Formats: sequence, structure tokens, C-alpha cells
Amino acid sequence: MTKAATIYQVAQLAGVSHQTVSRVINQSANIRPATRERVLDAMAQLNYRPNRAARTLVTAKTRTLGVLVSNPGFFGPASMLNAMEAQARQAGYFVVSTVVDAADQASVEAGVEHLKDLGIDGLVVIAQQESVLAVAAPHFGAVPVVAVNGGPDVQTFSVQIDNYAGAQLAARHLIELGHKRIFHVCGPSSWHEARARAAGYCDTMEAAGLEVLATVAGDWSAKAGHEVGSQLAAQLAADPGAFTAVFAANDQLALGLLNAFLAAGIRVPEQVSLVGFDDQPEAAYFSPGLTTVHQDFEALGQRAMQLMVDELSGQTTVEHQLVQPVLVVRESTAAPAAQ
Amino acid sequence: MTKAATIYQVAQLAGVSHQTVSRVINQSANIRPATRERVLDAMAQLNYRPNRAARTLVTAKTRTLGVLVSNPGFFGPASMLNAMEAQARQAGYFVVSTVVDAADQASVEAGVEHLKDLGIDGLVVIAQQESVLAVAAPHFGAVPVVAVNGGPDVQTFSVQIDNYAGAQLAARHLIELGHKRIFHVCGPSSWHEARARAAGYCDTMEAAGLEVLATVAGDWSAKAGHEVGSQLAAQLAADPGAFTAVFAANDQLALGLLNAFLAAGIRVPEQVSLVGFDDQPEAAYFSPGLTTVHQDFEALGQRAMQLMVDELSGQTTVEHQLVQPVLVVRESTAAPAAQ
DNA sequence: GCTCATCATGTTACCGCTAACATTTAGGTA
DNA sequence: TACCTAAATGTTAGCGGTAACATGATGAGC
Repeated sequence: MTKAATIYQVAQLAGVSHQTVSRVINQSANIRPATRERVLDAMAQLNYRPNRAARTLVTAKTRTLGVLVSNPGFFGPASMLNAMEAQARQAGYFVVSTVVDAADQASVEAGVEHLKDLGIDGLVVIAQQESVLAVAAPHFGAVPVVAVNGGPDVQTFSVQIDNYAGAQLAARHLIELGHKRIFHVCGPSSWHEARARAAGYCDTMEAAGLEVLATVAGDWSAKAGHEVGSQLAAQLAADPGAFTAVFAANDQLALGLLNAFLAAGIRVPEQVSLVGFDDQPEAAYFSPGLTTVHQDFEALGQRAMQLMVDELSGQTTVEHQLVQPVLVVRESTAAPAAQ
Repeated sequence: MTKAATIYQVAQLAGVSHQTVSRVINQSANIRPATRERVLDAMAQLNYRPNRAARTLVTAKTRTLGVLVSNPGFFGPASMLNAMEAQARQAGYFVVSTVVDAADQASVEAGVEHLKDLGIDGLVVIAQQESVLAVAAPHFGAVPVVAVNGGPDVQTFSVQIDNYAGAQLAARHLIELGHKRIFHVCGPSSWHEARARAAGYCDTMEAAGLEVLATVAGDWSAKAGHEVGSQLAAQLAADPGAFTAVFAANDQLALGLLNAFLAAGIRVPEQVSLVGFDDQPEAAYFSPGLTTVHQDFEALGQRAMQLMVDELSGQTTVEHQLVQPVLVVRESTAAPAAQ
């Protein structure tokens, strides 16, 4: 394979003009079937592939989509990314994802510059922290933007999990089990998801006439969960009635909490019930298996990309999709011990 | 912003020819500093960005690198991917990653086709399963390929963790604690990593004159670990001296094992010691904290990409890098109970 | 059988850039 | 000062496609 074949070589071999070849490539109508066949044959024979650069140069469309992600180490973003890639590929687009540190505006700017240099037809922002969307969106004048988990008031097309409803599910589950003192370990407040979950929890508690008991973790990690867990354990040691259940804003925090509780001799769920959020695959194998709120990350990524593709092919009315989470009950929750 | 500025507009504004602008862009020598300044000014004024498609069309270089990944949901591949993206971006390259199912040749072919359509300057294969590399590499005639974790006998540039040494570390640790009957739960044997770890375990056991006790898990998941763990627990119930320690081929398997053991009333590490592999961030917060073999995935990804960049800029002698893992001792291992 | 609309195909120009060669300018030497 | 070389800049062509227009072939209607 010395040099890739061009449209002209195909044309010559098929005995037609290069434009006819171009028409075949672009599935234009008005081509005699016999001609199309001949061209197709020639293309196959020469193992022809359209030159993307040449095409892009003249059409000004790159068929490349950019994705800005901020926390790709976590299960959720990673799953979404994969789903997006698959969906985009199927629709004939290429995906370039760029990792940015949402807390660092310079990093976001750098990611944006990178994608601008690339020249993208559309941008998907996994915007759990509004800062990313806010910084990125203005840079892309005319290119469509889809926000994933970007919070309630995004201007663009968006897809998100109903975090509020998910938190309600978790809180109600605990309340129905008979818990009265339910603690919520929130994610960092710069995250939409954290705020929405906290709101769902708070509203549910208030509606039930129960006291809101919450603390904010440093980040979403098991480490942060462990730190909060140690404090909570101490609190429980000082006052055994301080709380009987904890709702963690994600599974990793729950893992850290679990670890701290067990280390302090607090049994789950006998003394304290625990609920997480995400349902990452490992959650079922925590000990005890974690009751948690299941998110369908793949569906989320897929829908986001589908929305983008639709938008690129002409849909113009801004759409906001909300995906409903589901409560998965396992062994980490039980009725509170009789007083 | 109506239409992106071209080299001609910059040239006109700066009062030079378009070629001079091109020279400034490409950092050619032989440009008077004053001229360069004027051009740079004009570029800034017009917010000029080179058109990648035009450039690619004439140079036949896309400055895009493809990455083929097979298990991106896991912590390791995800971390590597991020590190690669960052490293490549820094070197002025774009990265397109494509997820394939290593077990499905058609899926690998499809991924390869996608990257060929894109037109990449280099390919990185995260090739824990040799099948991926074997299928992919032949497709890319002249483009450089770097294999990550591709096993011992890859023809291309490669970077990998010394899985064999890591397994030795784990086995020796258990032997030094006084364990004699040490079980190894292997990963699926189609994976290099699984085979290398198993080999490290076997050789160490044999060298110590101990019996090799191994079983193969269905995949790398906590679920598979749980299944194996249930069997092992039953075995231990039947014969309390069957084994006193287990070395799992990764942390997720270890989590599943742990869950099965605890469910069966087997205490870790009092009755059975447990060692994992990977040191994913959660491992420290399992209960008990998992003793495991730490891999530096970021370094791995970074080095792989660096190798690729070096290769693209002219280095030609094939290089194989081996990264050394480190044992991290936590609470899941202890001396065996006195008989 | 002739005219005209329609379908099928061909021709030309150009997208924005770099390579190759051409030309001008500056600087050093006889 | 004239001349030559090297440095700085300009000119032309072409990368591989698509768009727009031009032209040739085909069939319907009278």
C-alpha cells in the first residue's frame, strides 16, 4: 500500500468523471444503477477511502465532536464517555474527549482551546460543575452544545439524571423503614448533583416532619467518606441516638463511611443503615451489599449523544431530558433497632 | 465571529505574502524579527487559527493519534487513557479513543475501521488481550504502533507493568508472613496480565517448595470474585486447612472474595489473608483495608504516549519499557492463626 | 418525427494551506 | 563601486474533495 487512492483514480478505473464518484460517495440520487455499481467496484478494488481532510476543507464540517469531562476517574463519567463514543461512531462521528480540572479555570480554558484547534462540529460538556459549562460554552459561537448533568437552568440542550427524585427515593426508603434521624453526607457543593441530591433529601425530611442532619464531604472519594465517617462515629459514640441512618451522596463516600463505621465497631445495618447513590458495579459486593440509587450512565451518555446528532441534523427546539433513577435495596439498610 | 480568518487575511493585514505567514506559523528560520512581530500581531488581531483540514490535506499528517481500549470501565484503562490524553495534548496531538470488545473480532475490526477512516498518525493499543493487538496492528501499514501491557513478545514499541514481579511481591509477602497454603484466583487466561501474574505466583510458590493452588475467575469483576469466593468458602468449611491466604489477580476480584468470605463467616485476615492487585483508590477503604500491589497507571499511560511521540519524531529503535509495581501492605494480611 | 423537460454525467473553480521554485534585498568582499 | 552570496520574501501549483454550472442523453407529449 504505497499511497491512498484518490477519487480520480477511482474515476479513471470506473471510466467516469471524478464528480460521478463523488456523487456515489455522497449517495446522491440520479445515478444510473449500473454506473454506481461500476464505481463501487472500482472503489473496492482500489481500497478507496475518502480523504477526510479534503472533505473537511471544502465542507467546513469535521464530523468530530468534542467532549469536555472533569472527573473521568469515576465510574459514572467513564461509562458515559464510552456510551457516547459508541453512539457517535454509529452516527458517523468521531469523538475527542478532553479532561479538564473543573476547579481550575486555566485548565478548562486549555481544554477548550484544544478543541477549538481541532475544529469540532459539536460540544458535549459533562458539566457536573457549572463552572465548566460556563467557561466553555461562550467560546463556541455557533457550534451546538449539549450539557450532561448540567443542572436545572442550562440554556443548551441537556440530559440529566433526576438527582432530586433519586435522593427522595433514598430518603423515603429510610423513613419507611422507621428511621427518624437520618444523616446526609453531601458531595461538594460546587456540583449540581450534590446540590440536587441534598435538596431532594432536605425536602423529603421536612415533608415528613423530620430534622435535617447534613454534612458536606471534601470530595466524592472513599477517602473523604472515611473522614466524615470517623467524625460521625465519634458523634454516635458521644450520643447513641444521634442518628440511625446515613444517606451518602455517592457509593464511594458510602464505602468510606462503611469502613469508618466498621472500624469504630458500629454495625451496618444493625446500628446504622446506609444508602449510597450511583450503584456502581462494586456496590453489590460491599459488605454488607449497599442499598443505593441506580443511575443508568450508559443511557445518559447515549441520549446525550443522540441529542447532539439530532441537533446537528437540524433539530432546533431546545430539549431537556430527565432520566429517572431507581432505588436498589440490598443489605445495608434495615429497620432501626428498637429503642 | 462570522467566518474564521485565513492566512491570506493575516497576510494582507500584516502587509506580507501569505507564505510569510505560513513561515511564521511553522516557526521557520529566516524571518526578520520585525516581520514576525507584525504577522503575530495580525494573527492575534484577527484571532487567527490555522485550518487543520487544509494543513492535513497538504502534509498528509493528521496530528491525531488513535487509542484502542478494551475495558475502559475499569480503573486502570480509564486512568491510562486520561494520562495519555494529557500527554498527547501537551505534545500537540489529538487523541481519539475507541472502545472495542476484545472478545469479539468484529468489534475490533469495526474500531480499526473507524480509526482508519479518521486517518491517524499513530496507534496506541491497550492490549491486555493479545487478540486486540493481533487483529489491529496489521491494518496499519506504516503508522507506528505502541502496545501497552501487550505481553512479552510484542514486535512494536511497548510499555508494560512488570506483572510477574508484582505477583512475586504478593506471594512472597504471604510466604514471609508464614502462610503455606496460598490460593491464587487468576484473571481470565486470555489476558496477558492474568497469565503473567499467575506465572509470578506459581514460580514463587515452587521456589519456596509450596503447593500451587489456583483457580480461574470468569472475568475481572467483583461479581466473579464473589462466585469464586463462595466456592472457596465452601471448600474451607469442608477442610479448615485447605488454605490460609488468597492472592486475587485484581482488587475487584478481591472485593468479591472478601464479600463472600464475610458472608460465610470467614474473618479476614484472622482466618484468611487476602491480597489484591492494582491498588485502585477504593482498596484502602475496603474492610479490612486491602493489601495489594500498586500499579502506577498514570505513569504507564504517560510513558506510552511519550514513546509514541518519540517514535513519530524519528526514533526508530524499538523500545520496551517495564514499570515496576510496589506492594502496599494494609490490614487484609496477617500471619496465619497458630494451628 | 420533433420539441422540450428531465435525468445523468462532465467541467471548472475553489476550500486554506505548504512545497518548490523565483525573486528581491541586505551584507560582505574585491 | 561593482559583484557575489546568503537571507528574506514572493509566486505558482497542487493536495483531494464538493459546489455550481454546463452539457449530453433519454423519454413524454403533440
